[in-house]
Amino acid sequence: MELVNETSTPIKQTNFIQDIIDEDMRTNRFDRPVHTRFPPEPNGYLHIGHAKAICVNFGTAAANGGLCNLRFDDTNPTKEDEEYVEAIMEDIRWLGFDWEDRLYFASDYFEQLYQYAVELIKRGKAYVCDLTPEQIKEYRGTLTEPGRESPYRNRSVEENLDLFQRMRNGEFPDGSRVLRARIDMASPNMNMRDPVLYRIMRATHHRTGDKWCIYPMYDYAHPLSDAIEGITHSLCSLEFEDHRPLYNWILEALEIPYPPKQIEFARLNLNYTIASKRKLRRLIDQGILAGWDDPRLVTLRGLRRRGYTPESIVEFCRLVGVSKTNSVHDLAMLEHCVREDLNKRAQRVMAVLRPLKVTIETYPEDLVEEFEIENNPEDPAAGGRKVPFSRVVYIEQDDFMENPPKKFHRLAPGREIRLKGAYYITCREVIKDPVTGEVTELICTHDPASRGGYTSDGRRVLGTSHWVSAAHAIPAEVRLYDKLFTVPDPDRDGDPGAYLNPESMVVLQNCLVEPSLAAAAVGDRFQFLRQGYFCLDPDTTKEKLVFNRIVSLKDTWSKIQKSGG
RNA sequence: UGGGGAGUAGUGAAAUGGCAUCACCGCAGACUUUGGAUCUGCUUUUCCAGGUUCGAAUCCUGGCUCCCCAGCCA
Repeated sequence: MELVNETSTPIKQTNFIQDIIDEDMRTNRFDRPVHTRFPPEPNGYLHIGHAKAICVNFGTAAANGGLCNLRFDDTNPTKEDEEYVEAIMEDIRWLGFDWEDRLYFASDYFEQLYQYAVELIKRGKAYVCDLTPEQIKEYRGTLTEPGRESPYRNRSVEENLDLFQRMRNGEFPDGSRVLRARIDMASPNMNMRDPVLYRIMRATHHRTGDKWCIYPMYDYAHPLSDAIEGITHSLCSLEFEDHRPLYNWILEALEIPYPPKQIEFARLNLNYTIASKRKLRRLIDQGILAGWDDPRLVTLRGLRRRGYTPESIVEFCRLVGVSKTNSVHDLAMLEHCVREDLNKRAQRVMAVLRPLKVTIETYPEDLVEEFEIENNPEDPAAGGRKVPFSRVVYIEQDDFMENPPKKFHRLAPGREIRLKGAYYITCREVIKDPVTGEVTELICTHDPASRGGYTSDGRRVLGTSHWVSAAHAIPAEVRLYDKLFTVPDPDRDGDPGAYLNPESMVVLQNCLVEPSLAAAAVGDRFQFLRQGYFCLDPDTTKEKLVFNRIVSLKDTWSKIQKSGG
């Protein structure tokens, strides 16, 4: 019998889009099942905001037994590139979505789109306009004043047909003429003031090469691309709300049967981040960011390299919901999602980020014991592993305090704590650098009766520390990532560079990790006990492991410290 | 000041005339061989003013605030 994977079972979410779909299905608005599309322009890398759009489009289709296409909206060759096509497909697959054989390009429809435009002209609904870009702008009017009609608005069908054909033939220079819809220059909706449908632009298209010198505009190509693919619900973001009358006008003017319906929802915004490609590119160019896959970025590539699981991102998108409210979500919610996911799945290991030497003087010099430690207390099936222990170990510098405050639960002079899975140790002597006064080593004793980390006398210890055996530990570099910006709205005055967090990446070179990590592969994720979740970075070499901190564990102690406790 | 949208807890999301609910965040406690996880509890919400109604987040009227639109970008 086949197991049903709950997470892969589409669950119908109640949101306003689903309500509309339910109503459309009830009234037989369409002659076909629900069909959506995700329509990226191949002009950049996908980010967390796109992930929401992907989840909404693929998710809505799946929840209704329908299909979702991947369509590249490539109608502007000056801004688009094949490089992004591949990258975008890779990112969508990584998120876990599958468009099967339904990969489309708006550019595949250029000929059909052209023929539709000819039809529009024949119906008197489009005309060739010779106004310059500046004049078009002038004639368009303003938000409060109506526009004026172009002097070319009433050309004959024959003349328009001839001119449009010659635009296609390349008889006119770039920008000299456009094809415009003949709608209403006095419309209060600027989009309806005879919008441009086609422009002359000699640019090599990444797919059609130099075949065309006229290219359709988004407002014209999109509704028709939807219609050609049989899309029922064309889901897009809020700023296209006042384009909807134009979307519908195009479909009506061409009498498209069962026309697709555009529905707008709020895009995903995250605090402490920026989405502006231009501003991010500047930070990359300045060398502040390592590239589009910098682990501090919320690009899908950045999140992937950081170590985020695709499942946690999809879950995040599910949790934020779908509505029409302009909103900014908490980064903490995203972090919650990846913690929740990794808590269930990530193997636990011990890693000491800032090592402090501990010599256990009562422990035999040449003895090495191996302790079996559980891999994941959340998942007994994950089993355990052997971790070697010896006379000299390293613990975290933060796990020792010479003069501990009341609530400090770890090692201090004279105190006994547990080394996870090994022994209780008691601090007998503190060795300091005679010059700096810095604590360089602790001399401890151990209780042989506490083997494995507990005693039969029921005695309690204050706390448990993680450790690595000096003789067995592997050196590693650990990159501690944090928020890229120090304020929730880094673009508040247009220059996010002014709010960079100087601690967004702290590189620790002298970390020591337990020997089992020698077998780790790039991309593997672990919980470093008591510290957080970490992912092996591609910068790893034979000589050196490099880990990225995905997210810290929730840390009650640091809160106590901050609050002055 | 034209048009299109949106206002529910700190952040988001439900409630479709009938007890304002959920998640995250925050706070407190229990438990803990991770100061993790888990469990328990708590604080904080319907933009405003009228009206309809036995009853309004929801319907009506008026106002306020915020977002988007004047690319041959998408």
